[in-house]
Amino acid sequence: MPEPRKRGARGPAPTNEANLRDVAALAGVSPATVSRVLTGTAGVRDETRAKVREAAEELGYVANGLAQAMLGRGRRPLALVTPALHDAAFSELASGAEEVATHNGHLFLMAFTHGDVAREEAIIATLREQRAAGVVLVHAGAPDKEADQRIAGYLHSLASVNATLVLCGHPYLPSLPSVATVNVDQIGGARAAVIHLGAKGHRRIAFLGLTHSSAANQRFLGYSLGLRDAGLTIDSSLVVECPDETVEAHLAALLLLRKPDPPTAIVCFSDIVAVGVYRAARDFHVDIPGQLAVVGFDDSPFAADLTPGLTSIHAPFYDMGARSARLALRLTDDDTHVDLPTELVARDSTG
Amino acid sequence: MPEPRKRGARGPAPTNEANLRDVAALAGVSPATVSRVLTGTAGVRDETRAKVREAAEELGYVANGLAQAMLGRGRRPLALVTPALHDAAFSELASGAEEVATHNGHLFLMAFTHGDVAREEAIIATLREQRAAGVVLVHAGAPDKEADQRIAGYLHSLASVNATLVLCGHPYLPSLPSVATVNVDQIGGARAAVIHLGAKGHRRIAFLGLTHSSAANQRFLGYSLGLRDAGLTIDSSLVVECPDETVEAHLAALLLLRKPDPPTAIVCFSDIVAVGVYRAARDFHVDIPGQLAVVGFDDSPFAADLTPGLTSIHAPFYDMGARSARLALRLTDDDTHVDLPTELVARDSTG
DNA sequence: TTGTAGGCGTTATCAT
DNA sequence: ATGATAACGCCTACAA
Repeated sequence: MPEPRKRGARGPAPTNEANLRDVAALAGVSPATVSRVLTGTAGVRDETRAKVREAAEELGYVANGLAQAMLGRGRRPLALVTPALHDAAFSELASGAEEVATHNGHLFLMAFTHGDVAREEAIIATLREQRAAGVVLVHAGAPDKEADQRIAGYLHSLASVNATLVLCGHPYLPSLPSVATVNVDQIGGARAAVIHLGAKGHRRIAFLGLTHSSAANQRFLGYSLGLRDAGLTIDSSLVVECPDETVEAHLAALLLLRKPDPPTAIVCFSDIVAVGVYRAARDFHVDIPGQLAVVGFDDSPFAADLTPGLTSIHAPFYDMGARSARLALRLTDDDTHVDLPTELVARDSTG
Repeated sequence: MPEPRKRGARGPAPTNEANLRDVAALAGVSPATVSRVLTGTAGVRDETRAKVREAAEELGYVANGLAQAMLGRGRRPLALVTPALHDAAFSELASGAEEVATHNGHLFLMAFTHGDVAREEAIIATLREQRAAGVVLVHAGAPDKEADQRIAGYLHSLASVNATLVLCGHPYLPSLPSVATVNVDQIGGARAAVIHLGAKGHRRIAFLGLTHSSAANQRFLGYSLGLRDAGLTIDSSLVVECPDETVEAHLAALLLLRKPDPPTAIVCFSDIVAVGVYRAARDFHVDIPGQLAVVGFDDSPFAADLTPGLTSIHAPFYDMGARSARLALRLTDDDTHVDLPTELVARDSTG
């Protein structure tokens, strides 16, 4: 008579890895005791403890973190969602976030949107399913109604699985006061750049780079305010938009320098853009800073080593990442709307 | 008569999030049916399907990815373990790995060792518990017996939970033929650098930078081979070790240039080191390339924009990350020992 | 100090 | 086409 098919042959196939029960069987104790030994809960007799340890060792037992996570035990991961990593600033930001996550026993997830909204949404959905503890979103899109609504959607959907959303590099969002924001004072930085140039006597100060992303909006606003401070007005012919890439910035800068009445100074969206300006200046044998002053943004590691050294706005990106992570993981009660200071680092490109 | 305490009041507190049963209850069907609708398995009547969808929507139901993962369903994450992110090369590598992971529906985990062995071990242990699908390890330590044993240990422990280990930036490991390795031809790159310099008539060619990491070993070996190719021999006074940081490289380069019989060319471990050499040359008013030729490694984005443009060894780091990820996720049957080509990019720093 | 017995949320099998 | 149910690996309230 064939043995009747084991009654409980349903559900998923069992894995081949050793589990708690296997360890218990080998040690001759109950699974509960093994659990107690491994988690360090309650009192277990030393002798028993040793037996269990030995059995676990022998079987090469590894606790299944997924099962633990499902029980609410185990730490949920922190996720950083960012356009890309093509910039030293993002790397530092990521480093800061990773440090906080790892140091507190969380896994660190990373995902790139490449500026694609659909991708961003897909990522958030996945993170929701995976029950991330928190999401740090470096949102780079244009800050319009639509974007605000999208963010509101993220906030809701993440909240529904008890995950925190932190907006990084984004200014305080009046329409969404409950979203934590961590930013650096990009407005103040760009403003300081213009004031710095104004003090050197420049009156035709251009702005080159992105103008329609969240960061760009702030930097452009700072530029405008700085002009006002310096007693100047915006000349729209001196505001040129280009992507945040050296090659494109180079082309745009050529146009700017070829104008009949070219600027004597350029405030760049980023150091990457500033490098494009350097290239254009070299093409036309325009002397920096003699005929053209240049200010970058981000104070990349290489800024000091360009010729001439690039004046740039330094911002604490590592800190920004770290503080975002702390907020996302609810490790802090600090203000949920952080604005870190930026600082102008004057070098030779502004004389 | 007080209702008897619910029998099954044990275990963890129930969560407040809607689960499959809630959806089933609201839709008036069984949990199994809900599962079928959501996973798209088997046939479900359109009417029922609609009811379920509606109920799920209304409750804001989000599948619990952890529970799915526990059943062997759902995709396990890919992890990149790397010393840090302080270098454009690592960022590219990470981008490549992330792209492959995300594109194939895997989460992308990242963790930094900061060159600390204990941390590396802790990270691997965690990844094991979390049942990562694969681990791409950028191992930066010295390649000695001890390191090989550590890696063997990782391989075993990861294999025990069915996870793949891929060594990235590491040459083929004869003692561990079963570990997949993805590398760029660092030896050939450094060798080409020396040959390039030799062809320009240089005979006193120094090496500056790390010499005891995995990458350094290869680059130094390439340097040695290149000298031989050029009919030269190693002068140990021209081999100076320093960390992979511009500040330290600057100091080390000063020593090198102050020698009574200084080198006429320096092969640097990295572009970061090369920048240190530039600084030292400026300090001493040594002309590059007139009095000193310099070659970097990695071909960082800024290399072309230094003055003079820095000759450097270009390596396909994005590709390296992507291929590592593919191997780690077992998406490919390609050779498990990949060696990608490098290329010398000649600029003004070598005349 | 240790064992017993659910139950976390999901999916697969069997039965209807 | 749908429902009932066991099972994944773990943890903990309760009983002994």
